[in-house]
Amino acid sequence: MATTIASDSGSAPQGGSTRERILQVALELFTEQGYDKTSIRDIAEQLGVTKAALYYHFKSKADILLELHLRLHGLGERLLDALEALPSGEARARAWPQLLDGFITAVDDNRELVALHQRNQSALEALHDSERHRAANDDIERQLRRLLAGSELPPEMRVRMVCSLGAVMAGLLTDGIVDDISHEARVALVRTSVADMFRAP
Amino acid sequence: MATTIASDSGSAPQGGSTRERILQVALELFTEQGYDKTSIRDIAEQLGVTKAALYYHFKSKADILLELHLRLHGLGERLLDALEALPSGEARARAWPQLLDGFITAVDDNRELVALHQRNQSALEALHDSERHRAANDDIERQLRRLLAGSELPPEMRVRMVCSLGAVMAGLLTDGIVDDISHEARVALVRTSVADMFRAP
DNA sequence: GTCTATATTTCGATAGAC
DNA sequence: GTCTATCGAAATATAGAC
Repeated sequence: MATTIASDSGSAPQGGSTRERILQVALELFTEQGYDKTSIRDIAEQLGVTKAALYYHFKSKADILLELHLRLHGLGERLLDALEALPSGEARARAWPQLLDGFITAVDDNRELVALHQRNQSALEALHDSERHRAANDDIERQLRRLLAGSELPPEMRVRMVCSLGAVMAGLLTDGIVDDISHEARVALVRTSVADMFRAP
Repeated sequence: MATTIASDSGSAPQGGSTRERILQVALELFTEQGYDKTSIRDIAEQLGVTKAALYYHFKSKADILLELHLRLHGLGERLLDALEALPSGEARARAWPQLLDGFITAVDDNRELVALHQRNQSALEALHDSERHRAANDDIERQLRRLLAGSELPPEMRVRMVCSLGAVMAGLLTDGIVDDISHEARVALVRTSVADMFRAP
């Protein structure tokens, strides 16, 4: 299963089907310039085709964003399933560091998609309100909130959990501050940093 | 100095000058619906005036966003000044938890503005590219990156710093998970959570 | 300062030929 | 599957009266 998108990083990517190349270019431009400031025309020109060609592969601009969104969706679902599988609040609290570790790996493996999400929060929320998306797919964030809020976990633990998620995002996606070490070393440092939030006192 | 904006939370706020009321409504709508999906007309109607009236007070839609951005700008500047005032990398590392504490207070005091920033990252970056903004005001994030990257701080410390900033954002801005305690208690929990990232082993 | 127009542009989307 | 040509909608911004 290929949740990640091959990153040729060329100006006019030739690998894969046209549909896949559209998604690849869209991912780049949506992340760089933002979804709203990227026109269908921008994508088409970067790809060397016309707008009309895009509408053969996708029925709307929002559909392109939706497709990219769904590819990331499985990431959160796996974390949720693992969390939900644990019965009691106590077990959930104990298992969290391990789940977080898997989350770090997943985010790191899908950095481009996560960055797209991070930089286009409002555009993605607008999708949820208008598209059929809600019917079939339960919103991932709402689900996580219900799970954490509904747990018998003490508030102190829930705050730590939320903070740790934000820490992972910042640690893995913020560029320009720790470029003097290898990427693997950086990921490892993120792991230990967030793990320390759940150390015994 | 009023960096925060009075939040009447009414449908048609009457407090303050028209210019201030515009900013207040814009802040709400930009955060709720996103900057790009909020039209000048939306703001005007919510305010009970016409579009043309807005153009008397602001020369463009982007100018409204810019004004809101500048109000948050001072927040990061204060953290930067405090960080820059410390000479050596060692002193900077030791002082970080205290600086972080001030950062938490500042973010909490300006939650609405920070949320606006968080949800409209791409729109704000587009501002930087086009407006005069760059000339007068050095970009706050770039400055922070240079300070941290240029420091003699070890990478392990820099990663922790970046992670802690993300943790604060998530802990203070994510709603729906810890609503069963007072806001003050929640802020206190965020403080201890991130502080634990800088505990001695 | 606020209003009623209106100018101008850009974008998303479609029709139909090839 | 891709093209040319075009439609229609919506948004920003301006002109000028009050």
